Amino acid sequence: MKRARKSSETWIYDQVFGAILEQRLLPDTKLTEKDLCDVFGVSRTIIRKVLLRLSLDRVVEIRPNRGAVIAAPEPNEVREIFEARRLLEDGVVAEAAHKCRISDSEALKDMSRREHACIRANDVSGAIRLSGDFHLKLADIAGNRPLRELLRQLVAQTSLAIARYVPAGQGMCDDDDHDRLIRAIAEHDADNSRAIMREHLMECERRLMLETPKGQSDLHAVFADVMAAQ
Amino acid sequence: MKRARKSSETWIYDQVFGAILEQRLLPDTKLTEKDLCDVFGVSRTIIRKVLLRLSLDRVVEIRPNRGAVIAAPEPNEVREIFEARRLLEDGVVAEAAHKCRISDSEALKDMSRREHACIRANDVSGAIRLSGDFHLKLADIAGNRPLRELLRQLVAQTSLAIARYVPAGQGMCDDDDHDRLIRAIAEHDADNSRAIMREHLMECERRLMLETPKGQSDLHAVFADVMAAQ
DNA sequence: GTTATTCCAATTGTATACAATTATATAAAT
DNA sequence: ATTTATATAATTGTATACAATTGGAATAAC
Repeated sequence: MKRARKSSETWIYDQVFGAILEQRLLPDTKLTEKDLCDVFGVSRTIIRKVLLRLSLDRVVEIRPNRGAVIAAPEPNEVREIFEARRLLEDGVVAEAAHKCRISDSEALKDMSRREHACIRANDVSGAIRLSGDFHLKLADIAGNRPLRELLRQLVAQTSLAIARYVPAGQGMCDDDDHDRLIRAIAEHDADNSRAIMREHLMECERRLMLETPKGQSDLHAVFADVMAAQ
Repeated sequence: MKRARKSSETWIYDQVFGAILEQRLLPDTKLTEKDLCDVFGVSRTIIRKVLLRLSLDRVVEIRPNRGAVIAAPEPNEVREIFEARRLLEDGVVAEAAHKCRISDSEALKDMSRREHACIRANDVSGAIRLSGDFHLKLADIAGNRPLRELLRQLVAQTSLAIARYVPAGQGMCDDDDHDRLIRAIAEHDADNSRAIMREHLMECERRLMLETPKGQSDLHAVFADVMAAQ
C-alpha cells in the first residue's frame, strides 16, 4: 500500500481498473466518491481525477449530478467493441508475427501456461486478467502505443461485456486458441495468425448472450406473451 | 460565449482541441493554468479537468509540477501515429465503402469542396481542420465509436506533427486524394478505397521532415561542421 | 389507499485556501 | 567574470469549504 513511486492517483486508477478487468467490480456498481475517499485515504480531488480517467476509458460512466457507476455496455456497444477489436488485433497480430523474437514467444507461452492454471484452479479473476494481458502483450510486441492504448480500453470493456452477457460459471472456456496463436506467431506466419485471431474473437463474441442483458430487463419484452394472452 | 448547453468544461475543451487542430496552438506552447482561467473565466478546477482530458488525448503533455504544454511528438511517435492511422483507416474506409449512402457521399463532397476553397484562399487553419473532419466523417459513416474516438485523437496528433515537421508554407497540398476516395466509396469499391487511403496517408507522412524537428535543435549536429573545420 | 407535495439528508459540482515544488532574480564566493 | 548559493516569486498539487442538485422520507391531499 505504500507505493510512493507512482502517484497515488495512478495507483488508485490501476487498482480500480484492475478490479474491473478481474470482474471484482461489476457493471452498474455505484462508485460513491466518499466511499472511495475512505477506502484509499485521499481527498475527493484525487478520486475525481481517477473517475474522470476511467470514464474516458469508457469503463465508468459519469452521470452528471448523479455520480459514477461501472459501465454496463449495451448490446450495440458490445458489437462495436468486438468489431473494433477484430480490426485492431488483425493488424496487431500480423505485425507481432513479423517482429516476434524468441523471448517474446517464450513470454507468451508463460502467460498461456499461467492462464490454463487459473482455469483449472477455477480462478476466474486470474484467468480473465491473464487473457487480457496476453492480448496486450501482442500489442507490446507489435510496438505501437496508440493501438496498444485503445486495445487496453477495449480489453477492459470486453471484461464488462462478459460480466454482463455471459451466464455465471459459463465464462471459463479452456480452448487452445492462444496456444495455436503463439505457434503461428512464433513461425512468423502472419496470415495464419490473423485467421486464428479473427476466429478467436468471433467465438468469444458468440458466447455472449447479447439478447438478454442481465441488469434491468425490457418490461415490454418480459410481459409481451402475458399481455398477448389477455 | 454564452453556451450553457454544453458544460463549460466541454466547451473549453473543444476550444483548445480545435485550436490545436487548426494549428493556432503550436507544439511546446506553455499552457499556464492561471492564464487559461483568465481567458475562459473559470476556476482552476475546470481548467485542470480540461488539461487532464487533453493530456489523455496526447495533444497536451502534463509534466509533473512543471505545468502543461502542447505536445511535440517525437519522430518515432509520429511514425506510430501514421502506422496506427493506416491500420485504422484501412478498415474504416472499407466499412464506409460498404455503408455509404447518397447523403453521406454528398456530405463528403461538400467537405472536400470547402477544403479546396480554403486552400485556394490560403486559409491553412480552415483547410487542415476540414481535412481532419473529412477523415472523421468516414469513421462516422463506418459507425464505430471506439475507432472514431481513437481516430479523432490521431487526427489532432497529426496536426501537431505537421506543425512540427513541415516547413512553413509548404503544408498546403491541393491534391485530389479526397475526391478520388469519395468516388471509390460512393461506388462501394472497398478495395480501391483502401488502396487510395493507404497511399494518401503514406504520401502525407512522406511530406514530413522527420529528420529535422523544428523546436530545439541538436547543438552537436548544428555546430558539427564548424567544430570540424577548427 | 394512492398520489402529490414538501422538506431534509446525502451527494456531486465548483471555487478557493493552503502546501509543495519549481523558476527566477539577487547576492556571495571563488 | 563565472559560478554557486540563497531568497523570493510564480506555479502546481491537494484538501476542503460552500453551493447546487438529487433522492428519499414524511406529510398532506384527494
